[in-house]
Amino acid sequence: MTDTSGAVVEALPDTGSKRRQIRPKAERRQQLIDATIRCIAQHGLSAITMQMVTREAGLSVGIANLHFESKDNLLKETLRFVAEEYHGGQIEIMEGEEIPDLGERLDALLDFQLGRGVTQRQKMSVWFAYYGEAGARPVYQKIVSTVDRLAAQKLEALFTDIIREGGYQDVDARELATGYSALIDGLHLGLLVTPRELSKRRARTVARDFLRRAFPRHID
Amino acid sequence: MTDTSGAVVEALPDTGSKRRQIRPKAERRQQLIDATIRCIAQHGLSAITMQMVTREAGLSVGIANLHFESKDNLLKETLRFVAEEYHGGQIEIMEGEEIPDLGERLDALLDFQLGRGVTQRQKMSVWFAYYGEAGARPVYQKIVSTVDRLAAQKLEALFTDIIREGGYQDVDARELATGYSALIDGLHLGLLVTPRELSKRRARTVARDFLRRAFPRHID
DNA sequence: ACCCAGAATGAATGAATGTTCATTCTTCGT
DNA sequence: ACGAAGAATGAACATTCATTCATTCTGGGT
Repeated sequence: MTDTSGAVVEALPDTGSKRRQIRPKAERRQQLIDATIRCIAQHGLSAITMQMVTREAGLSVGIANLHFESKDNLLKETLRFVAEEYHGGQIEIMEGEEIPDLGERLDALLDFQLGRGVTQRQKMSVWFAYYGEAGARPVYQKIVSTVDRLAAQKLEALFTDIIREGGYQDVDARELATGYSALIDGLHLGLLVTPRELSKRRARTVARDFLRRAFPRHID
Repeated sequence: MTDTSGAVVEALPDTGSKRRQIRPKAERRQQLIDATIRCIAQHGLSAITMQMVTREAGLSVGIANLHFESKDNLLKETLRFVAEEYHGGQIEIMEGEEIPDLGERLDALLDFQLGRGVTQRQKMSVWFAYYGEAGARPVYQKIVSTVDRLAAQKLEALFTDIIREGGYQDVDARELATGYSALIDGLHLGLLVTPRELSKRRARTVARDFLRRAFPRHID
């Protein structure tokens, strides 16, 4: 506990160090948002406290109200961050010209949506924690639908391109996009709530088969 | 406020009446569970209080701890009720011999899953409120997966029958059942979080098209 | 008509939580 | 070296909530 040496302090972001550090506002905000994400994933949205979050961030209780004006606001900003990160990642892949082949682009999207490790599970927890409250809190609905609408448009555009390229008949891009998005959301739920019944591997297969049934000449 | 007449009191289940009524334990339990559902739908799981629930039920605060031993337990029992009601309804349709035609049975299932009115929206809210906490609370996971597993098996069995009857090739019942369940969950989420973007009508169309792509000779 | 088992009540209690702010401490420009 | 701007701290405060339990009330059985 004693800090006898002048050794590197605060080298690791979270380990408890004694020395008080002054950092720019933006950095502290992110630090608190990250801590909030970890806390929600571990304890749930309804059990979260400011003490919990600030301790997780390795900071004092007062700082949360310094950078965010209230707990409510911290939670709101955390949702905004997660939503933008998730949907932003998708959009980047969908409109990215780095992958010219449309079938490969679809695969990259799927990788992003169902891939990753433990981190992804944390994000999923947060995601659904807010979804659960969304029915009662219009603010959450608004934050999610804003980014959601844009991602849905991009997905529809990608599907339209694929339909044109493949000459698929009897397939409506908008409707298929709705279905695909819902399927991914549902698979995330399954991975979160019943991980025993649904492996990440199987979730990928299910999603891939959905796409293959619609775009057989682009997948597999 | 004054109860001057000896008029019918407690005729309506919820309207505020003065007179104290003694009712069997089972009835009070259900009354409290129903009130909990309405409260969660309206205020969210993290904002719920015992005062809120008991007032909604038209009872005193002490009674919740009389019939359920704690708030935690009331919430647990409420989840169990919703889960059993939802999955039980599905199972009844799936294994019901009242509808001999398998295609029609699928349609009935779809009606149950995406039909109904305001009540259904209330149940959805509750459903996802718990899902949101499930990542952090193994108890919730356990309650859901117990009933979920049975429903999944029944769905797989129904799909197996349909595949046999229709002679469909290249379709795996288990995988398709996973996909369909996830799709329905995802559509529920969409209806809850972004009702503006996804109408109930469109959700039905999307789900129906998923089934039609797999079982063209049974749907439409 | 009366009684009592136990259902129902709600004021009281203690624990927990969000927020504040007087004070302390860092850092950076001069 | 120094001073000021403002970042960080955490004890204190007011509030809110779950839970308890002494008391009241009800209805069925006798």
